Amino acid sequence: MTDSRFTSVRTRYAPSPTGPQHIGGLRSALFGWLYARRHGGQFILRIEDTDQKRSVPGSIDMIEKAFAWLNMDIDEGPRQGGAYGPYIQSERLELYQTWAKRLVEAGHAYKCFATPAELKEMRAAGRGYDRRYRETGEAQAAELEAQGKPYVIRFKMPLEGKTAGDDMIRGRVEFANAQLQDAVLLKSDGFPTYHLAHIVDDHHMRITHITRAVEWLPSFPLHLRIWQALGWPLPQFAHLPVLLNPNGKGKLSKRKQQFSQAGQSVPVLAHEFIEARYLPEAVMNFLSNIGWNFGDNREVFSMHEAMERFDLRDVNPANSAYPIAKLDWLNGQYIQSAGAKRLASLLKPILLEARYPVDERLLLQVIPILRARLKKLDDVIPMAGFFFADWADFQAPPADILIQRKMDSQQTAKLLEGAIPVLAELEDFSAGSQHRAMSRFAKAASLKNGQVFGSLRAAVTGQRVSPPTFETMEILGRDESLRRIRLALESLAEHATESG
RNA sequence: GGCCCCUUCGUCUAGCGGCCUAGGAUGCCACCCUUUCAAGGUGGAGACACGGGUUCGAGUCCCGUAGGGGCUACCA
Repeated sequence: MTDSRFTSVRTRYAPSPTGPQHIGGLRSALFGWLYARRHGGQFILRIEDTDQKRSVPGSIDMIEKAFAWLNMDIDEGPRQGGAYGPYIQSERLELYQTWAKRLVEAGHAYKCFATPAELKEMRAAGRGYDRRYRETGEAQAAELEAQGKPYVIRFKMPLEGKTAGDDMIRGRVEFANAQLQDAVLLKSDGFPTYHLAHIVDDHHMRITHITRAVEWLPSFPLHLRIWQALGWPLPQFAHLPVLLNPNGKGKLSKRKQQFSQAGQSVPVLAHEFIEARYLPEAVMNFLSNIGWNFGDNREVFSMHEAMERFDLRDVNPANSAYPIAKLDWLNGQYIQSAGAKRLASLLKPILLEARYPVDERLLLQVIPILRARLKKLDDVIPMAGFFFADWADFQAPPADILIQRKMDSQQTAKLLEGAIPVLAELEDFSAGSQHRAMSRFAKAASLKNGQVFGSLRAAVTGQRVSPPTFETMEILGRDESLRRIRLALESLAEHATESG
């Protein structure tokens, strides 16, 4: 067992730069990151771009942007450098070639000259590669090489017996060697495969705990044998469960837009979370609750708190359906507990983008009555956009918004007309004062509070749903509130003419 | 097909042989609060996949079955 007092824990996230950063990868990264932080160790980002065909330009930027947004700090990586770089595999080709060569010299690997056509044939025949070059002598191999025949380097997997390894999450796992193939270590283009590259790098980068998705479990024995052949001390392994689609069917995919909740598509890519304006700390909290739990029946916690108790050994081995509905709830929790200033700075760009000029003092006034009503920051527009639009442009809502339950246009007009002088003569225009006055007014007019308050709400906000009416009027001020009520009266009059 | 991993409320999870007539969260429903919508409060419906063992005792250990996921590339 690794003792953090003596050995610095070093974990890494090693994605392939194949496009936008996926939330599943971020969750795997999160677990490695938390573990490193828990033990005061280092977290490394390494780019595994050994498949040139699949490399997508700009991927590294997207990955780094996602980490920065989530506030997952990276100790060593392509951008921050470090003592064990370079951190991009395509820049370390010589290293892999050296070790592949040594493996061949030591008899643990061999050159294989099988052509793609031959391989295809073997695969079609049922079995995989039949190890036809495993016993080819050095002399013959040299001859083929001299003829310019392309070759790969394959690992000599033991033909019989078993290979067992320990996984921090699932315990001991055992595999029959005969089941494994002689995997390719070095491709004919001189690039290594994942199997060779990650081991060479994890060793040279002093990685102590390899955290990776469960899909690597079947090749775990192969890797164990390669480590052994190289003669390097084994790190610990944790094969992490993966995220499944929300319906539990299949691995969470990038573009399954059919999985939507309440008509909205489910965010899967890092930039989608950013664009949807989720709070990064909510996303981190959300991710850490899948496959791991804080304990004490607590669902809401900071990463700082999580760092104090995270352990890879506590990770649930089962895959999880992507519980995206919980994210909205968590996001709402974080919005509610966010400081007014922070919320203001978060909301401001959203309002500006929607072309509402932002008066910061007004925004700060609105936040207390708005905060609990936001699940997502974007909700500010439909809920409270009217506060920030130019008041001079305010349009009275149509009659059907103004008229409350069990009322008609005439009664509504009468109600609003009657309310105007009461509000106008109020000594104190505070919400409380308005509330008391309007309650008395409703009673005197034999109306329900809801009918009076609702009509006023619609008149003043133009909406059926809004922050509390009187608080809203207090912020708008008496003059503006009364002006809007009069505008509503005009709208009602037009309605009466049209239908009369 | 072969091999590997997994299996508690719809979903995320607690549970590491007796504390479980299975706890929390989310979602859903109801009620309370209430001027709308939220938030908040209270309550409700809702799970140990199945079958065998082991044990005085099993959600917890073992085996099998079923279901799910993955691997089986000169992709990672």
